[in-house]
Amino acid sequence: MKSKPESDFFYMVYEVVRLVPKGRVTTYGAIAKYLGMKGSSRMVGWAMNSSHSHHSPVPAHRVVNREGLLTGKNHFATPTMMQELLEKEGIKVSKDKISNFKNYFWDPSEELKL
DNA sequence: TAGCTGACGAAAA
DNA sequence: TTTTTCGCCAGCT
Repeated sequence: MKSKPESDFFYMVYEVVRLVPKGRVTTYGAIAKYLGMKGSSRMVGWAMNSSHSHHSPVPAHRVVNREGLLTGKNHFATPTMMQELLEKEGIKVSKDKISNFKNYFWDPSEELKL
């Protein structure tokens, strides 16, 4: 297996993010871990940054860091859009941080578990 | 071409 | 316990 379409690390990240159910959030580390590169949590965030290079919309607002902080909000159309989107899904966000983050946390390795 | 940055995370001190 | 440093890999200048 080499150079498979699914091999696209970024593409895989987008797929997982899209699989995140509405009203739930995941973390970069969880996605990285699910992809088998827990140590490369940074690449997951990079994938989001490069999401603009792809034609598929990626709900990056459902992806937050390990603390539940909307670290990537700054990369959205507006720094407040991310929080608005999360609140719209029923997630309480306070000071750019998700309340009861653990309650909303959605781990692909646990839910999608192959 | 080579080097730096970058939406994080975990381990070590 | 908290703070600091290193590691990850790919994209961009």
